[in-house]
Amino acid sequence: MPGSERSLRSDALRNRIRILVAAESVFAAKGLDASTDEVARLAGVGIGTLYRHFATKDALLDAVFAGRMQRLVDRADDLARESDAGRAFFDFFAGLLGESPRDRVFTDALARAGLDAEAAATRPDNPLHIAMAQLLERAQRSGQVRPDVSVPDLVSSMFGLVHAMRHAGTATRVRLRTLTIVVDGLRPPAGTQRRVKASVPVGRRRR
Amino acid sequence: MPGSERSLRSDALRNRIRILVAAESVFAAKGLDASTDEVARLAGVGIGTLYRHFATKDALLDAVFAGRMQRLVDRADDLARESDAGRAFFDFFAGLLGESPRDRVFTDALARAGLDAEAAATRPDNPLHIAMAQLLERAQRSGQVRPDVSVPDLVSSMFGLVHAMRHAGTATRVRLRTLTIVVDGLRPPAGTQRRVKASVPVGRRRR
Amino acid sequence: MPGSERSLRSDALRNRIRILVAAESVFAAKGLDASTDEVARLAGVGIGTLYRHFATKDALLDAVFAGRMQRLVDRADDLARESDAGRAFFDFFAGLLGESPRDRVFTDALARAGLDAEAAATRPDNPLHIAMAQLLERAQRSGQVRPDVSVPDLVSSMFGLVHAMRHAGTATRVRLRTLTIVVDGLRPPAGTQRRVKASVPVGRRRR
Amino acid sequence: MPGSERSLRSDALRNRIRILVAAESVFAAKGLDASTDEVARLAGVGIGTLYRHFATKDALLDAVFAGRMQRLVDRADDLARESDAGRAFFDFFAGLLGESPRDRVFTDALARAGLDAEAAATRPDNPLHIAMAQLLERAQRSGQVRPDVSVPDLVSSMFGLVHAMRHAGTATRVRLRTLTIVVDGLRPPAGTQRRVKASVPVGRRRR
DNA sequence: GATGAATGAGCATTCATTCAT
DNA sequence: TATGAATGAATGCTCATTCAT
Repeated sequence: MPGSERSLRSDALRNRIRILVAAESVFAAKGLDASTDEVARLAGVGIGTLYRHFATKDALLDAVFAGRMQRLVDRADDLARESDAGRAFFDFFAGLLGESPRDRVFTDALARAGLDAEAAATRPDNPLHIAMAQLLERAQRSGQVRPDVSVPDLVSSMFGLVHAMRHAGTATRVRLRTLTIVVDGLRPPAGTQRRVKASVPVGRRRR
Repeated sequence: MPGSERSLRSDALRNRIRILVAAESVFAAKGLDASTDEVARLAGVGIGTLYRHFATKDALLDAVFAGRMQRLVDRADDLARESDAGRAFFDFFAGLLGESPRDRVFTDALARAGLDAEAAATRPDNPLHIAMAQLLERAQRSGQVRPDVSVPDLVSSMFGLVHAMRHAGTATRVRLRTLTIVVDGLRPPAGTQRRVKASVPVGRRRR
Repeated sequence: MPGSERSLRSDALRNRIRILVAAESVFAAKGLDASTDEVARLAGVGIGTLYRHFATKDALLDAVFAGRMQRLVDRADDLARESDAGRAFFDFFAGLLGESPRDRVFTDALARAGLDAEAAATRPDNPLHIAMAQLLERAQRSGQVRPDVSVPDLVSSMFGLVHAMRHAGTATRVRLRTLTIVVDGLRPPAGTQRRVKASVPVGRRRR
Repeated sequence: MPGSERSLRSDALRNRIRILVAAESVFAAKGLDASTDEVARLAGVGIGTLYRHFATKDALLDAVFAGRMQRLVDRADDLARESDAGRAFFDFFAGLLGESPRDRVFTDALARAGLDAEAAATRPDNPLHIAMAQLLERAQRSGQVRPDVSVPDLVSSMFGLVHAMRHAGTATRVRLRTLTIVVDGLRPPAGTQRRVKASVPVGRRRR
């Protein structure tokens, strides 16, 4: 049962969350060079409190990034339960449309989450990699995604796409078409399309 | 006689160029946070001289970016003279493969060169826009590029692609496949492909 | 019944002692700049508890110093019971050889324990002063220590000697010879030596 | 000839000296923990200027220490030219009487100048060591200093003596007697004194 | 009494920019 | 015009001390 001793911790937890929320907002708006002071101010805590929770500005950034990545992984996992493998796969990419209207956190998170191609080779146990691998394999087996792409290619494309979204700003048309280009590029080339599809009984449920 | 005054000017010009070259090198190697002092040191001039030529670090960055963009525009213009419109178009994209293995100047240049989608709408006279428009139109008329993409879409894709290249690092396979995805995504969808191609004799006009 | 109240007190006392022990250890190892947090951690108490017992870091240091001084006074008192007055006196100094191979508490304790020459003049009731006075007087009466030194001179010499020991580090030879220099300097000058010795039967009084 | 270009340097040099003087004064008065800001303020320069001249607080301290040590070495070298070897040697020690009425710079300088006993063994080329070696050897040859002391012993004694001076404060009597104790301790033990003296013809000149 | 989370003044250091020479 | 010394606001981080639980 959460007694009196727990309440201290819940206060601390509340502060920790406020700091993380403030950090995401500040870093998104002003870039990663924004000062820790500003984060603390927005969070409504003293700078000492911020540093009690995160030993270093870098540690704070890592936490922010990790949170952002977790949300992405969660989405991938959710979509992995979708019956239509192709739809799940492309929905994942389409979701990026809404992710980053203007901020830098998401892109920098990807850049620092140990997701670069070299890290992918040495550390294939990254949660996002695993989640994307699942989406990719199923979609490839269903014949809706070209068979020659690997997870690192996907991550690289996603990374680029997210940056493109940032560049496109609020121009919805541009955002949409840029997504379309990548998505179509991921489809099997004409002539090879749907070769395997029939052999994989999917699509039992429609969401 | 133009002697002494001219020589001063040419000295100044030489310094300006040395500063720009040094700046590109330093910012590429160490990111945009590299100090102006370091740029001046590498250029072999005093920091005061740097600030005489560029009132602000930002002004220096803009100049560096502009130079980088100009090279890109030059390449686009060169390719515009190529007879095969599709080949010219895709070569332009393929050229990005080699552009930025590691440096940040190019990506940041694109990000700051007034090329974002909104700027494109209000300032359609950007040299890169014009150059890319030419490449795009010809390639679309030849049927080798899907007709529904506009220049801003292209710029956005290019921006994403360049970032993806940075993310892929030295993993050649990943770099290549990421490029392939975008390039294939720019091709006309199956069934509509090559419809117009025969009817457009390539390489008719010179700019 | 004294039960609950007594147990609180004994708990508090135990904590106080644990803090003092931890403080001596931490400050000796890392210097007086070591943080109070580290002391509390080593003592196994919360930082709040530390501050309940010692209102200020300075107060804690004073307590640590006082404890260290007390041990020195105890040694002096023990030696005062030795029959050979000269031996007792010089043993006291020789004991400093082993006191502080590396730590700073002892030297800083001496520096802050109100033992400087001016304090000695105004507060001659300092326990260490009293203890050393006894050792000195007896040794002087026995003719083994020059008659012109006073307790403040002795304290000053001791202070210097302890610092010299710290400076000498682990070089045993140097430590030993430095001690010898001071000890020989405290002996009566040649020609005056042993003048009074015979007339004073050592070890007459017990304190 | 010192032209206009040199004048810049002389300004800078003046600032450098002002910083050093201020630093010595501030650190002497408040200990080595005094802030660089305070040094800059006293020197009448901006904090940036201080850091232009000394890359680090530690570098500043080293410079202050080095200056202090140089003065000591100079005195030793001057005394080395004195005809009476014993007088020169003991004058050197007596000079310490005036060196450090209250400040910590001198003692800390000695502590950090690589003069500890271990460093002495590995780096016998320290200027102060060399200077003291000269004083010591001559004094020992003249029979006025006990033959069993080495330079490290001397440095250790000096270190202790300087600390003792700091402890003695303004009590002149105590300062004097503490010096006497060390000086007498450095003299040859009774009976061995002056043995070698006659065989060494010194004392030609009186200064 | 005990706890430890919160506080914020203070510190060393950096760097874009100015200005006297 | 070129130089580089000087400037000081800003930053990441520490730590003695307070106070709600």
